[in-house]
Amino acid sequence: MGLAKTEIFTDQQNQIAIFAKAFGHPARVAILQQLFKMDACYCGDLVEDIGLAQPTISQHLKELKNLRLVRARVEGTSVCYCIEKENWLAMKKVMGQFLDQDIMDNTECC
Amino acid sequence: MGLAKTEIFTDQQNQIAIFAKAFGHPARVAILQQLFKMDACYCGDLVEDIGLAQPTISQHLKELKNLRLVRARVEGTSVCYCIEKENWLAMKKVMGQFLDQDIMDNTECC
DNA sequence: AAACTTTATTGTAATATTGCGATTAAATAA
DNA sequence: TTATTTAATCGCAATATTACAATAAAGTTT
Repeated sequence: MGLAKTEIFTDQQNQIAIFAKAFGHPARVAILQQLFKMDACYCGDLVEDIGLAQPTISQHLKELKNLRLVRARVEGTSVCYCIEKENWLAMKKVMGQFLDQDIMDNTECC
Repeated sequence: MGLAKTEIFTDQQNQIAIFAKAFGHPARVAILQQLFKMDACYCGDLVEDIGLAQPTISQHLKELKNLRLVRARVEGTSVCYCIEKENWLAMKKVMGQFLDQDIMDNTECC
């Protein structure tokens, strides 16, 4: 149905999936990398750097903003975007619990 | 178009997005957690534990298998699934380079 | 005010994803 | 051989995602 049955999963599992989904498109990966790399993080710069249309970049930025991975500051007619670092760290904690399962694990099944 | 323009991104960016997309559904998160936790990793057990229909679980397993995060071993009429640990580690390296950008970063933009 | 700049929003087309019933495939048991 | 068991595949319906042209919104410049 195109609709995930989130109600049968734990909050943690849904959290992980929500963050992972945000990174599941190369444009959003590129935006975040650019925001980490540069301090010239105007929307227009991102449009130029990445090479997708302005509405497309705006849409991707909106998703990242909704997840609070990114913050926007209006500056005249421009908008300056940057990483919201506290939430980036919180996200890393959640993802780390998932990705580092192997450290806890010592079973040998197949 | 529902189709990502992968050709304008780097291989690394696309790799990150491909792995992240695999974790972008709570069922796949749950499957991987279960495989780490248990050694009873038969497909039927996963169907019971997770509570989605058998074809749905099979489909999610297929995606994880295609990414080589999971391996299948046929055992009679059953199929035993488990984490493919070398590739899990390789995935972690790729994702780590992305998630740990903040460590390298010291800009203060907004 | 009028023109301009920059970004967000709207609307839409194309494609992808999710979920599952029905069926098939393949091995085992009777 | 004929059930039976287990999992994969097919086909479909519902929903989500991606991309962008057109437009709106909001500030700036002239």
